[in-house]
Amino acid sequence: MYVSLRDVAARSGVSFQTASKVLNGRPGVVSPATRERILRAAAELGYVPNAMARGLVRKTSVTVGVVADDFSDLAVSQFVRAAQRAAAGRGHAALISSVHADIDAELAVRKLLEYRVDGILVAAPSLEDDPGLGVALRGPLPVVSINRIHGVDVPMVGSDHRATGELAAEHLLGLGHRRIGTVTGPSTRHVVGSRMRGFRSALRAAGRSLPERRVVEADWTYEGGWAAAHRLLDADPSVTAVFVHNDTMAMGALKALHERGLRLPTDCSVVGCDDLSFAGYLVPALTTVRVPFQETGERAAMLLVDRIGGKRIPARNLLPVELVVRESTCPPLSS
Amino acid sequence: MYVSLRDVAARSGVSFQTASKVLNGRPGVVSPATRERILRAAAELGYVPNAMARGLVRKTSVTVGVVADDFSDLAVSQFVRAAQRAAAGRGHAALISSVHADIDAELAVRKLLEYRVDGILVAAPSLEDDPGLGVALRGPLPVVSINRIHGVDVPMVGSDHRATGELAAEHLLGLGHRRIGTVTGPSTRHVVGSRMRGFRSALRAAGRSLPERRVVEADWTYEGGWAAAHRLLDADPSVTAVFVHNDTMAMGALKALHERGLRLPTDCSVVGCDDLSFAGYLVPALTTVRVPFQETGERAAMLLVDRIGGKRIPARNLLPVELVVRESTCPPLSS
DNA sequence: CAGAGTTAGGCGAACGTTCGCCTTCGCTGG
DNA sequence: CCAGCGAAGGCGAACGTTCGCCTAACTCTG
Repeated sequence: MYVSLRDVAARSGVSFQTASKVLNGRPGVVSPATRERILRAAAELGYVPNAMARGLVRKTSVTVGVVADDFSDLAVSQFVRAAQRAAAGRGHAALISSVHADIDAELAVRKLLEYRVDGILVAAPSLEDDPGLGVALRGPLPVVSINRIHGVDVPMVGSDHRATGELAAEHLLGLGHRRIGTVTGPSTRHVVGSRMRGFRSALRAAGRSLPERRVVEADWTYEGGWAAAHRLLDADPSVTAVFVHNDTMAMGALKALHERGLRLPTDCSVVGCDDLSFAGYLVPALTTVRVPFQETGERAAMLLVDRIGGKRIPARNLLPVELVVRESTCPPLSS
Repeated sequence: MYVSLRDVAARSGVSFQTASKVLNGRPGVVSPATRERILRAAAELGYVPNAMARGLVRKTSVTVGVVADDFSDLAVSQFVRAAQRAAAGRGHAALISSVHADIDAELAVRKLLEYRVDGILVAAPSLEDDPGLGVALRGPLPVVSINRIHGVDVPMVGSDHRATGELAAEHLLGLGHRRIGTVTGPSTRHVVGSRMRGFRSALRAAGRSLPERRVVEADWTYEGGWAAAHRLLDADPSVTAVFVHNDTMAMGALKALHERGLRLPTDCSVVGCDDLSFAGYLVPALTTVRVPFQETGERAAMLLVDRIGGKRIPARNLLPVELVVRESTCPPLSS
C-alpha cells in the first residue's frame, strides 16, 4: 500500500540502498543525473519514508513522550501546546499520553517506552506524590519535568514560586492592605508550600501576620475558588484583599465576592496567579502574577531535546514570574 | 540498552519466536511450565516490547494522528483531550501535531504518515479552506474530522450548528426581545454560515428582521468579542440582546457592555455559545448554547478506530446542542 | 602504460518483531 | 507393532530501513 524504497529504486534503476542514500540527502555520493532520477521517481510514486523501519535501525524514534495531567486545565494545555510545538520545531514528534482517573501513570509511561520515545516530558503536578510514576521513570531515558516526581531526581523547569507569593503580598501591602487572606491550592502540592512561604515571609517583613482563618484551601477549580472565597469571608469578613493561587479559582472568587454584594475592587482586592488568557477580560480585569507556562513548555522541550542529543542540562531551571497589575486591586477603603 | 526478545529467550532457554508467542498471550502453545519461565524472565529483565519492530511486521502502528488547530483554544483542547483519551482506551496511542503559523498542514500530515499512523483525526476548523490539507489527506488512510476539509469528503462528527442559531434566537425572542444583534465568528467559516441561517430563520419566523448593522464579525477571541460588542452598540445602541458565536467572545462582550455602563442582564441580554467551563462563573453567569466538544472528541475517536477496524461508519454524525439558561438573559426593559 | 586515486553505486548485515510451517517426540488405539 | 496424532517448540522469512564496506570503471600522473 505504501511505496517503499525498493519501489523507488526499481523505477530509477538503482539498488534500494542507493535510493536510501540519495533520499537521505547524503551529498556527492551519486552522480547528479541518477540523483535526479531517484528524486523524481520518489516524487512521482509519492514515497513516504517509514519511520518505524528507520527507527528500528537507527535506534531512535525522533519522538518525545508527554505525560500530562488532564489538559482541560488551561495551564497544562498551554504547556503541552508550547512543548509540542518546540519539539516539532526540533524535528521531534510528540506522543501524548494524558493521565487521569482510569489510566495509571505506570501504564502511560510503559506505552511510551514501547514506542521507544527518545525522552519524556512530564507535566503532571497531580502526580507528584505518585510512587508509580517515579518507578516507571527510573532508568536511563532522558526526562524533563515541570514538577517534582516522587523518588527520582529529574531536571526540572519551572517558575519561582516563592517569588510569586512575595510579589502578591508586596503588591497588596504596598497598596496599604493589612488584613489579607489567601485561597490556596491543595496543601499537598509542593507549589502551594513554596508560594505560601514567599507570601508569609513578605507579610512578616511588613510586620503583618497571617492567622489561620485567613487561609483557605481549594482545588484549583472555578467552583472551588468560589466556595473558598465564601468560606474565607465567612471566617473573617474584615479582609480587604485576597491572594488566590490561580486565575481559575480567582474567577470563582470574584463571582463569590460579587454575590456577597461587595464592590470590586474597592471593598476587596483580588490578586490571581498564572495570567491565563482570560484574566484581562474579567470584570474587574484581574491583577495577577504571570507564570510563563508557554515559555516553560518551550524551554522544557528544548532542554529535553538537548539532553537527548547528549548535552548536559541544568538540573533546575527557574523562569521569572512577573506581577501584572490590572483593575482588581486598589488601596483598601479604610486607608 | 533495551532488552529484546532474544534476551528473554536466552534466559529461559527457548527460541525467541517462542518467547514472542508466549508474551503475546497465545494460549496453549507451550507448556505451563515454560510459559511461566518465559514470563518470569521477561519480568526480571524488564522486557518492554518494541512497538516499531512490531509495527513493521504487523503493518500497523496502533496509533492515530491528531491534526489540530492551536489548542490554546479551549474548544480544541477539550476535543483533543477527549479524543486522546478515547483512543487510548481502545489501545491507540495519539501522535499529536498541532498546526499553526509556521508549520503548514501538509508537513504536519506528512510527518504523521511517516509514522504510519493508522488513521487521522482532524480538528482544524481554521484550515477548512486550506487546499494543502485536502491534498495531504487524499488517499486510503481513514480520516475523521470535525470540520469540512477542502476538496475531500471525509466522515465528520459535529454538532447541529443550525439548531444552535435557532435556539439562541428563539430563547431571546421568547423573552420578548425584538432588536437583537449578533457577534459572529469569521464569515469564511462554514459554521458561522450555518448558525446564521438558523438564527435568521428563527427571527424571520417571528416576524423580525436582522439588519446588517446588527451583525458584527469577530475572530473568536476575547479581544475580538470585546471590540465587536463596542462596534455593535455604536452602530445600533437600541439592541437589547446579543447572540455571540462563542463563549470566549461573549466574555469579551460582557466586559464591553459593562464598560459602556449597561446593567447586565437588564439593559442587554447576552447568549453565548459552547458552554466552556468558565461560563457559569462569569458575572452574570452566561446563558449559552452548549456544544458537546468532549462527546465530539470521544465520538470522533471511536468512529476512527471503528473505521480502522474495517467497519463502515456514517458520513455525518450530528450531536445535539442544548440551551443552558443562566443569568445573562432576561426580558428587555421595555416590555 | 602501470599504478594510484577517485567516483559511482552495489551489496550484505542488522535492527526486533510476527507469522506460519516444520520437526520431534511420546502416546494411543486397533 | 505400527500408523497416526497431538503437544511443544524450533526455525526461516519478511517487514523497510541504514550503515559501512566492497568493487568496477575511469582519470590522472609521471
